[in-house]
Amino acid sequence: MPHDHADFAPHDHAACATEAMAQAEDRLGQTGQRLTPVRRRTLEILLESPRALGAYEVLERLVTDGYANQPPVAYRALDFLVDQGLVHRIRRLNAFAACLHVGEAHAPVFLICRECHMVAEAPAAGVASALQDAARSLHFTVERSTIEALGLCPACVGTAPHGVA
Amino acid sequence: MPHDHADFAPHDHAACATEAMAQAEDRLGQTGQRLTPVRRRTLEILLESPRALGAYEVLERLVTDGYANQPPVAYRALDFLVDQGLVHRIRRLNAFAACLHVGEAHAPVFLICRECHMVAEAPAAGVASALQDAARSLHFTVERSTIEALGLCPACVGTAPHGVA
DNA sequence: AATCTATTTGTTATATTGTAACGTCAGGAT
DNA sequence: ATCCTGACGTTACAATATAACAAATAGATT
Repeated sequence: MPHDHADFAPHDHAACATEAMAQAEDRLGQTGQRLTPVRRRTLEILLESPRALGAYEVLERLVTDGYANQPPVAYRALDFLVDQGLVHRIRRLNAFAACLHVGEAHAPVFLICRECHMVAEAPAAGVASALQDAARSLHFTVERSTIEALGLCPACVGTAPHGVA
Repeated sequence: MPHDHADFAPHDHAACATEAMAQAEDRLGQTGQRLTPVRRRTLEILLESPRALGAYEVLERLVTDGYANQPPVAYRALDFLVDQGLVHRIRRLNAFAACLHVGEAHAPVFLICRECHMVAEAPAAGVASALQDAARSLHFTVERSTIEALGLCPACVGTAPHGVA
């Protein structure tokens, strides 16, 4: 099963998830943060998923692993992972996706297909620096940014009607 | 009362609101869309506000004008105005702000101060084009984008502790 | 090992944000 | 006059997110 956060071309999902998990452990080890079982499982769930998942979707899956069916279970793990830069929150979808570029410069751009709902995490150096420039001209200090584009992925651009949802 | 969508420097609020309203009418006249009383009032409310407002905050104000206290009243007007490009939705805040640059090329950048919660609508040509470039390299067609930065505005950058909320 | 402390988790309850669905009404076209 | 469309009123509910506090646990300290 391919997944699609990195770009719209399928790639080796298992390898990529394994590597992301290893990077996560690395990163947490350095800062002294703990990758507890719920947190680890939450990250796995996101890595396994072909699409971004809502908090309640993550929760459903955690429940099948024996965790309580209570929103804070999912939200706490997700918030932690987001804080650590291991997971991204995709606001347009009220959803979360594992970060596939842990450690790289972080102001990722998300490309969201309105037809098939795939999400790609695109390289964004240029966008981030343009944003910095725009902010600097107003003397604004950027700490975090959310950059999301809604549109059509290569697969859907031919088949979809136009107009935006 | 200054407001702050345009940038962090205060400016003539009333004049700016009046002009924005005139632009809105223009624009709607051209496309045959109707600026009904609720819609007009909703836009006014946002133009009058010094900060972005949540849908339920807009609703509260509409209620004092005699409208029913029902979410769809606000959401319908807001969704309409967003579709017309007269209002922007700020996802990080689950809030809405009147557009102050109606008609200009539209992929506005929002700078959100985490201390004082002011929101500035910044010029964004560079950011938008960088985003287009990034998307094009993945053969993705951008239809709409959300570009938001969280950080500190000039007034708060000196006084605020660091760390992100 | 026992204790202390800070972090994490379990749990209950509730707040906030957003929609579906359906009937009614007003305005313009035929 | 009738029909049609888009807007509005209204009820109900769905989906998303957080507050608050008690219990447990890990790691540090003695």
